[in-house]
Parts: sequence; structure tokens; C-alpha cells
Amino acid sequence: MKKPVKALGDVTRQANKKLRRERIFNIAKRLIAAKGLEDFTISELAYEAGVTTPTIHNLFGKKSDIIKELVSNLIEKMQGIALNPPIDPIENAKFFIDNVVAVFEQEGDFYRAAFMSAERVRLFDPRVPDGIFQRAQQLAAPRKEWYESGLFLGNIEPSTMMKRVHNSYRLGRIDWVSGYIDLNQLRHQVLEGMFLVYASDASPELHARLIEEINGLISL
Amino acid sequence: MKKPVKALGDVTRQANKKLRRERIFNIAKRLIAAKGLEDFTISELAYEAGVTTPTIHNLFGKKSDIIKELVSNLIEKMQGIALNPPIDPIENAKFFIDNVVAVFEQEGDFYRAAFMSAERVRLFDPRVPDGIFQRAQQLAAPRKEWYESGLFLGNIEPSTMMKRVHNSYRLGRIDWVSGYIDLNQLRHQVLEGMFLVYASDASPELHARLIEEINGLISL
DNA sequence: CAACACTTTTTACTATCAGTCAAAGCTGCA
DNA sequence: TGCAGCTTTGACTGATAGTAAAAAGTGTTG
Repeated sequence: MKKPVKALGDVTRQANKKLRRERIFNIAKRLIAAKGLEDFTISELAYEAGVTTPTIHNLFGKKSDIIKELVSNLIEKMQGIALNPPIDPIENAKFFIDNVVAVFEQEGDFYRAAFMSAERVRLFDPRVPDGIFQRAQQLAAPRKEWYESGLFLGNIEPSTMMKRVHNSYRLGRIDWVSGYIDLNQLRHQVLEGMFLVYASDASPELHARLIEEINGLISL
Repeated sequence: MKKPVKALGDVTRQANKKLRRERIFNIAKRLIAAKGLEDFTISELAYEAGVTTPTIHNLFGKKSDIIKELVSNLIEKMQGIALNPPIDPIENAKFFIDNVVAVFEQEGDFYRAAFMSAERVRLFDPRVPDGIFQRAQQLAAPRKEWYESGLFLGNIEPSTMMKRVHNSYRLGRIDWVSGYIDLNQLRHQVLEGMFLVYASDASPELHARLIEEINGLISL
């Protein structure tokens, strides 16, 4: 029985492979973002990358593996968002969506491709306990301080508020990924949705501020 | 020059053809609803229908024509909706969603397949003025009476309320079509969303009633 | 710098998909 | 029953994902 032996130049080879892989992966992102998942073909990717199709399969596995990889990159990046949000609900909402928009703006192609892929593989299935959906939803939960300080009246279940806030973001994102709205409209739509949800259980003071914010959005 | 001559038995033939077509079209709906547009193949449809693929093409044209037909059927059905909704906002919301659920329940396969197809061909693009989206959105507009009678305070633009109400329905429908939620959950989710939007601009009396309704939903 | 050992790419292939065409088969009526 | 025209089918094309094994390439070491 022979031990399997690593190639002598394995470290260098792996590094090179990673570079090649990265170069092709970026082309894949661009193609998926530009044409959608349906019209993204391995053969076109191979052509654009100047290699043949088996090379793509060698580097990435199946087509669905490319999609999976996009998705896992997405999850990684999304976990870096929204770490130190402001205390005020209105500022909090703005902080959240501004962060999201900034991230999307930087790598729009990638995010649109990744979200398309994610929907396709049902990554955001809300029925999975502890799945991505559940965790993302938690981020939308109203803070305890908002109830303690009387900003929120507490007549509506916090979990209900959370779901509705998350839904505002979710639909906005779907519309953006579908190409129906741009990032400005995304920001507008998500903020409007969040403010309206907050307004449904806000103290008179907060309610007045929210109304002002909502009406201010329209004029933009 | 010969006149093209209709077959002698043309009337009977056309009637039979319509029956065959309908039978296969129903199988197509079932397959699309069950597996999604991506995994719906002409060959499987042919196999399920007990014919060969050219027959499918003869009866329906291209695969995209089947999708188009689903979409045009959907448009037709949606135009037939002539509602006579109750005056009270809460009853109005329930009336709306109960109607929707009843319709979806009756022909679930068709509606899921048709909505998938509609998304695919961007039928619901909100940017098209006077498109389906815009017209559907109008149905969600709050009534003038609600402002005149003081049920709604009028601090938030009616058009804003309309958009948010419509969005509640829209996301619920997307989740149902995607298979994430069933019709009961759809009803729950859409009502919760509509009530929360209403609550953001409701008079104290209406607000109290809405809170009760929202909290009543949870226990179901 | 040449030879080796292993990696990487490619050539050539299979299977499945949508879609086409002309020939064979069938149907409804006289 | 015979036939005109409709309907289905066998046999095909071209595009797609994916695979196996031969060919080409690469980093290291003597």
C-alpha cells in the first residue's frame, strides 16, 4: 500500500489554481448578473475565460456548485453588515438600509447574481428553523429599549413588528434584484415600509417624527 | 389560384382538438406548479400526456408560448374581478384576502404556474404606466370615506398607504407561489400587513380595533 | 537544465433539452 | 368505403451540462 503523495510543487500550484479560479469566478458573476441565471451557460463562461468547458467543471464542479458558492459568499458578506446600530429607531432604520445600499452599490453585479441564485436554491426558505431567513429576520427585531423608554407602546407583539419590518426589506430587495427598482428606490421603499410599521405602535412623539420622515421621503 | 378549402369535418375536429389541448394544458399546469418553470420539460409533459414531443409543439407552439398562454389566461381572469367590497376598512381587508384565497384555492395549480410565468415575463413590472402592477395597486387604495369619516387621520399620503398595502399582498403572494407558505398563512400574513399599515394612520378608535384584530391573528 | 511526478487542460464523448420537418396515420364526412 | 385534409410521429438538428481518458503543462530537485 502506497501512501498518496502530494506533488512537490503543490503549494505553488494551489496558489496558482486559486488565482485562475478567482479570475473565472469573477467572469461568472459578471455573466450571471448581466444575463440572469437562465441564460448563463458553462460554455459561454468557458469561452469568455479562454478555456474549455471541462476546465470549468474541473475548477468548480457542477453548475449548481457555482451557484452554491455564490450563495455561501453572500452569506459571509451579509454577516458583516449592521453591527453597531444607533439607538434611535429612525436612525436605526436609516443606518440599516444605508449599510445595505452601500454594500449593494459596491458589488451590484455580485449581489444580484447571488440573490438570484439564493432564491433558486431556496436558501431563504422561511420554514427552515435557524435558517438564513430566521436569522435575518432577527436583525429586524425592535429593541427592548424602545419599549422601556416608551417610544413604542407595546400594543403590538414585537415579533409581529419584526416580521413586518423584515418583509419591507425583503420585498424591496426582491424588486431590486429583479431590476424593477434602483438602489435609491430600494432605500426609499424599505424606509417607508419600516417607518410605517413603526408608526403603527409608536408613541405620539415618535409617531409625529415618523410622519415627518415618511412625508419627507416622497419629495426626494 | 385555388382557394384554401376547410376540411369538411372542421367543426368537429376543432372541438376535439380543443378538448385534447385542454387536457394537456391541465397536465402542464400541474407539472409547473409542482416542479417550477425550470424543471418543467416538454418531454415530461409529452410523456405524462401519453403523446410525443412534436404533438406538444403542434398543439402549443414553443415552450414560451405555453408560458404566454398562462399569462394571458391570468390577465383575463384578473380583469374579471369586479368586487363590491364592504365599507369598513377591517371588513374590507378581510373581504379582499378571503376572495383571493378562495380563488387560489379553487385553481391552485393554475395560479401558481401562471404567477411564476408572469414573473418570468416581467408582467408585474411596476415601471410600466397603466400596466397590471399599477392597476392592481389602485385596488389597494384607501377609500375617501375613510378620511371623511375620520377613521383615517390623513397624516400619511393615501398613495403611500396604497403602495404599502399592495406590497403586503404582493409579498404574501410571492411566498405562496414559491411554496413557502400555504393559503392559511397567506391570509394571515396579508391581513397582518394590511392592518399594520392601516394602524399607522388610524383614528384611536380604529387603531384599537386593529390592534385587537392583529393580536387575534396570532392565536390562530 | 533535464527528467520526473503530479496537475491541468483538452479532445471526444454521452445524455437531455427545445424545436423542426416530412412522411405516415387517422378522422369525419359524403 | 374512399378521400381530403388534419394530426401524430420518427428521425433529425443544434444547444446544453457533464464525464473519461489521453495529451499537455508545471514546479521541483538532482
